Amino acid sequence: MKRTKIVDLLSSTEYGKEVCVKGWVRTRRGSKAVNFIALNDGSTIKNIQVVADVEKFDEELLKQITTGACLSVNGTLVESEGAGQSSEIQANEIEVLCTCGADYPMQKKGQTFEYMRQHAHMRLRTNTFGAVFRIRHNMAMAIHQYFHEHGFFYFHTPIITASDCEGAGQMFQVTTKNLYNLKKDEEGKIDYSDDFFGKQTSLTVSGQLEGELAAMALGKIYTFGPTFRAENSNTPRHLAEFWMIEPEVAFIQKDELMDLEEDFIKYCVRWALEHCKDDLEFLNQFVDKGLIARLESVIKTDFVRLTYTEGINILQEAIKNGKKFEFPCTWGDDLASEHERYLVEEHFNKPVIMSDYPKDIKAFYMKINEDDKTVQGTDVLFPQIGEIIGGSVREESLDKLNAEIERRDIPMKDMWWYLDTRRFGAAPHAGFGLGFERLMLFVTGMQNIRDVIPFPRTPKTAEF
RNA sequence: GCUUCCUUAGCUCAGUCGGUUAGAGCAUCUGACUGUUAAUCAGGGGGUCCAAGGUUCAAGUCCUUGAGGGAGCGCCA
Repeated sequence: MKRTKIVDLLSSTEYGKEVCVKGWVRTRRGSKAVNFIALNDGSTIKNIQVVADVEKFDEELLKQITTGACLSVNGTLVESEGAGQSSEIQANEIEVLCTCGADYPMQKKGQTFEYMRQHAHMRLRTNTFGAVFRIRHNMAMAIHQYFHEHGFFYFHTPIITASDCEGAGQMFQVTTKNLYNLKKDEEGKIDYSDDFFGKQTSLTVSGQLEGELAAMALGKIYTFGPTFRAENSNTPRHLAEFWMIEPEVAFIQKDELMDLEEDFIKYCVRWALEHCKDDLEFLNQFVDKGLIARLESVIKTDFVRLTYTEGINILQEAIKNGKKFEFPCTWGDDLASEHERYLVEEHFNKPVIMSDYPKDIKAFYMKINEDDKTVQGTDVLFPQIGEIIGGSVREESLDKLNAEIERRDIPMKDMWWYLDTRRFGAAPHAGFGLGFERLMLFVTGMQNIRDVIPFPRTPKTAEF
């Protein structure tokens, strides 16, 4: 008999129909006459209850049905006599496809996220991680759908690269060389001429620069792929391998960029509320009691738009009124997370898009304002998460870009192709980068970024 | 990278001021129970107290070093 998914059975009212379900046991409750098996197949967070009359089944078979075991059940879909569910399956045949011993690491209650992280290959079977990864899939779909609907083309930028973008971070090197016997030149520097690519290469830290090339041809593009940072960041918001979304758009200005950032995030959050109701309700109950209310409030409120200078003024006013910060904040300093948190969580209590930062704390490619002091960066700051989006209008003038590269002493010898965009038909353009897992943190209410990616890579950890 | 906290049964934890044989709930095993909802009830088994060294008559408890993990900060997405 063909298997029916549990998500479909639970919405069916074809009582009396013979069905086949396959899945993993969550719990079995026994009594003298009847056993109740909660079965889950991952198609939904909800289980289906399988009812097994004790007289119909061998005792040894029923004993094998422990938490985690894999079953195939043929039975009749019936209206439930119990209170907890409307329908259930009266079992006629039960086959144990694979038993699951008592040393199964996922038990039916009370494990910490730290414990489950060490068993990441099995944590996928829990309610929480099932919910998280169904939502992760849905967010990926929402992202593609949003950009597709709005005329963006999905553009694939390389994973292996010979440029280091904005110096965005430490990079993982890619080589086929024998690391125990490196060929070096007269100055003792490594000679890459006999390496696979004939030059030093690394895993990408951003697809933005290639994305800009594409925007200069296709108009509106986005990237969505893995990104790597070799920084020794030990926090609940950083990964060495994460997924980033980077749209890049020709012919837009700062206000339109901020509109795009806000509209895009709201679309994703709305998608989650519409498509992941059961999973969100579970997370709202067991992980973060304020989750659904927070998601609903984000799609209803207009994000605050303020400049860096206005933000500094608010912070200095707060200090004048007795607010204490660990770090100073005078004009020109980068904001520490305590400052961002004050603005987003205390002063405004809603998402903030901050723009026009001092040029020295931002990347070389950002468009310089007429004051020659600030650049058109537009970062979206979220409660709990901090910076969820980093965006900017790009400097399209070759002269200004070159001046900035020179001023910062940035090595551009492998980046001639990037500068060519400014030589041949340059267009005003803008874009942003969004860390996919940061979006996941916000949408799921999870606290640690290692729990919203299936197999996290962090310093000293590359298990599974 | 800096600061700080944690590590006791398969899991979640308690363990007082350093003092007898290290405890509980869940899981597992045995039994009871006529439909349960993380079922319930009775009973049994289960410990290298993270590792090494030290202080002490006596260390799960105090000290040193190390390993693993969490949180805060920095860097950032």
